[in-house]
Amino acid sequence: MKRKVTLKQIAKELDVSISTVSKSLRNSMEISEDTRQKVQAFAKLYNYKPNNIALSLKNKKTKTICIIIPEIIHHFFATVISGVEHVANENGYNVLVCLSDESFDKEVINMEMLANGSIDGFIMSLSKETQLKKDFHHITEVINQGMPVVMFDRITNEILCDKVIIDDSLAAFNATQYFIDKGFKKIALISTVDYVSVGKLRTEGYIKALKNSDLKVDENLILKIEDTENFEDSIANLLTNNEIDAVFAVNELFAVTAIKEAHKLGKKVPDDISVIGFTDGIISKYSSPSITTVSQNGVKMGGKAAKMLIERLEAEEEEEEQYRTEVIETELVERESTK
Amino acid sequence: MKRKVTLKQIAKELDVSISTVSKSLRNSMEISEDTRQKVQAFAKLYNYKPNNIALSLKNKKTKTICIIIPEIIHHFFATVISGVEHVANENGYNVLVCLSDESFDKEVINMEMLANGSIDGFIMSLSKETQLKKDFHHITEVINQGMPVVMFDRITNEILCDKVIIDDSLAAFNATQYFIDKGFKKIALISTVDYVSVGKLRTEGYIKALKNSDLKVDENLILKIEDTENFEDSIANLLTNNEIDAVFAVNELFAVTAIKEAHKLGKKVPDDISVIGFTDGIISKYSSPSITTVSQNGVKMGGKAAKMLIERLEAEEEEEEQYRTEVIETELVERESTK
DNA sequence: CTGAAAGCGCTTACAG
DNA sequence: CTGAAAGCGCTTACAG
Repeated sequence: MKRKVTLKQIAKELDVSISTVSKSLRNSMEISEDTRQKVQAFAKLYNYKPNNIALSLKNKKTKTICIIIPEIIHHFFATVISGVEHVANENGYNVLVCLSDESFDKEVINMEMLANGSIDGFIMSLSKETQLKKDFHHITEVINQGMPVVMFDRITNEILCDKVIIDDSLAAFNATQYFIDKGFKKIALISTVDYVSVGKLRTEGYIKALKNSDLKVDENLILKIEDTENFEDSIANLLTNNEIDAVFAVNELFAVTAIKEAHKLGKKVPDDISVIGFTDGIISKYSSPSITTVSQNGVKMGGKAAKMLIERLEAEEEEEEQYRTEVIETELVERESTK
Repeated sequence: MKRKVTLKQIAKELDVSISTVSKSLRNSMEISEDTRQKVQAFAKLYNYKPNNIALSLKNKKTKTICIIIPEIIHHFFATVISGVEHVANENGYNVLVCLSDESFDKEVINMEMLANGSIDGFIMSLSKETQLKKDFHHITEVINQGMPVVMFDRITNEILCDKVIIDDSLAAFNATQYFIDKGFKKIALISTVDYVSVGKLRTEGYIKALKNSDLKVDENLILKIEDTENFEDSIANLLTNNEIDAVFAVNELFAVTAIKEAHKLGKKVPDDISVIGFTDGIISKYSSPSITTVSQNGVKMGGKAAKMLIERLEAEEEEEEQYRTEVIETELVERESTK
């Protein structure tokens, strides 16, 4: 086992100073052609690579960014990571992935642990618990220390920073309008509880569309799901107890479950009930019938977030404090679950 | 904006030496109760946190491990990351995620870039291209430098290191046997090309099961898919040109596509054709009919891999060179696509 | 053209 | 009980 070779060792072997080796390897004009050649050849032979940690300490930057997400198993978040990765790599950055597991504490611990020099900046989507508590001190603190943060998807207006979002309300409005245009009157909504920012916004869009067309907003047709497990029964109830033409669900899981429950009740999708979901993931694509959905391009969101973060990192120190919010367009992908 | 406070600054403020501050914060008995109290109070007030990079340089370890995977969008790999994350976090490690995108070059670049002090060890699953080229020099090199590597899922026997796998051949054997026990004779296989290690092993298990029951191995019933796009037609052909009772697919995507194509051809699953997939992911669970599948617990595999890596990192330096290969059990999860 | 020195932020063996 | 010094691996302004 040959340990990593350092400048010091090379210097010793070649009987020159460490400075000379360092400068030679960086091709400094200060050093004679001759010495440079010699040092470079030797370094190559021993496969010298500078120690990243030493460089980080010296330069006060690590070329590493961290993305904190609630869950990696959600297809959407996986696509975001993918987008972040690619843009980061193109720019010579590495990506540290942290999972908050929807827990406030884990989010705080992760941020505090990494804010001490380990990384250059954060990209994050808030955990449910954080959104519920509305406690964002950990984020403010990091920003105050001069470390840039870019939020995406699950954001808060209480923090000033760069953000990447979709227009959740508008997307929901459009999906609902799509149903209205088809002549449906009994349009149900399956959403999350209101403290989840995107759930709330999507609910607003749905209501706005109904009102806009002078349709009655029937509270019985609005289901807000708290628990991510065992929500099948709630959905079955919704479908059983109401005459429903169409269902708009704020995520894939709710959409596919609505279809399954409808089938169990002997209702056909899309013949008896049309269904639109949210997030164009793997489920929407491969379920039978495949699901019409609001596509939310995670790769693009992640890429954009990474780009914004890196731009800020590489901007001339403390330039303007102009924070931007980028809105990624969504579109309705029509598949088999609507007609 | 208040910048991070350092030992130096605290020392200056309190008019003591840096050593005294450092020792006080580490609660060294060398320092008087009095001074310790004072320093600790001050540090707390200014929210001092030691700089991780400086510690890494000093300690020659970063408490960061890297996982290199071909693709994050595959549900299986996302679950592995999740498993790695949790075990790593419990042990105070962070996780850097790198994507090879199935490319040999990206795999090499990532490893070389990180092997210089940035991380303490690797967990990896080979890219397709690496498996095809059979060039593992980048991995050997890293191991020779004394950096531990744990391989999982897509591994190679040409590298000596810790490994976490499932018994792909046995799992495929069992799945095939399940069909045989039901009395099916015309059992098709949808696999990947042979250079993908797990595809090959699963194919072997399938063949073994057939031979074991004196069933003819019909090459026409074995489809090996190279391209991950546009394989629908190949599957449709397979189903059209042969009388098939059952299909064993080596991944979810092939399984769900087989079902879709069967339906298009007017064949019902499971009434006309039974289907078993591989990897118990989101597709298998939510497709209609839901898919009977060989479950391959990614969370467990990732957790195990992380555990092995961390144990090696924390073992008394160069202990025994005893490499272990852990086999994670699989099971057949019965759902609606078989009868 | 080459090298000694200082410094990034920390720890720790050693002196006093 | 406190502090100066050396060191982790590197870079760079400065001297010679």
